[in-house]
Amino acid sequence: MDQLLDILKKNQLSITDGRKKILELFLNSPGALAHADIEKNTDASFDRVTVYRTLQTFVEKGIIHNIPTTDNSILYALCKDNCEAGHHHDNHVHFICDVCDKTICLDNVSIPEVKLPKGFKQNQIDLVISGICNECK
Amino acid sequence: MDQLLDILKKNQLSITDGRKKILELFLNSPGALAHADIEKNTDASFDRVTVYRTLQTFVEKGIIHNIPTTDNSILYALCKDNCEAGHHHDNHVHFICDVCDKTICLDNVSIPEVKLPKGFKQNQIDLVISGICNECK
DNA sequence: AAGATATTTGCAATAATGTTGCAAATATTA
DNA sequence: TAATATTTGCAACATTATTGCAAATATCTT
Repeated sequence: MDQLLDILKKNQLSITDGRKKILELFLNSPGALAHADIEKNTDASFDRVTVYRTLQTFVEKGIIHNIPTTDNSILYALCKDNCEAGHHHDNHVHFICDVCDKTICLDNVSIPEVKLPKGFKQNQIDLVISGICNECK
Repeated sequence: MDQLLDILKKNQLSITDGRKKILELFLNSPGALAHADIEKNTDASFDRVTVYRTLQTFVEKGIIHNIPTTDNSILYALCKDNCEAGHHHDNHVHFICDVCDKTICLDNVSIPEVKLPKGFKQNQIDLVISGICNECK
């Protein structure tokens, strides 16, 4: 609970019920969350628009980051430590389980360096692996 | 043109104008295409629904695969050679240019192996890098 | 080559998802 | 506690995706 307020204060965000509740969800979730998950887990006690705006704010502040997906959904997950506002540098692998459909941040697995052909300049890198997670097998 | 019909026949698909046109787009494109790109490049001569269904069919047959993105778009790209129906194993890096917004398959850049924590089993792997491409810089 | 059969397409309706402006409600500041 | 700034929820709208069904088109059979 302390951690919650800490994060919000550090990022100069007003403390509101919505932000507290949504951030709490992320802190308690082992994997990534979609907009729909959040609406479900808050019993629709917040307006859709509020959820959208909260997520957007969190991304801008570097509290959460979004994860690439192959369908048209957007997944968000908590940033570990060193993301500053506007500057994400998550460097870990994301894992999507084909069975339970959860997305997990493998914080300990870092993305290897890749040599690009000349002329290409790298900015962001995302590595997504799908398969079977440690709980489903 | 031959190649076109070949691909469709090999996959036991009826030869229709829509499928020919859309497949042709992929064959002539250096990178990936979004649904919107396809509608634009066909002058809306096909119904949105037809485009959706054609893309879906192509994915199912292993003719194209989709590429993970961090926004809520779906990108499709041609599978090289060895994708069978229902079994994609593209192993190359995808590059999205922040300037021209094009997605390019870097067929020559392969994805390095990644060691997953125990209990995790890898199926598909996707590496997406964004930055500036060789034409924009 | 022409009819019979199977597949695909386009339309219409519907659902799901995301965005914007603005007034009311809530949080922060002094 | 009042003044100010921020956030929320509503309503309306925009975009994107899905489904059923009849008409159109492709394939198969003879």
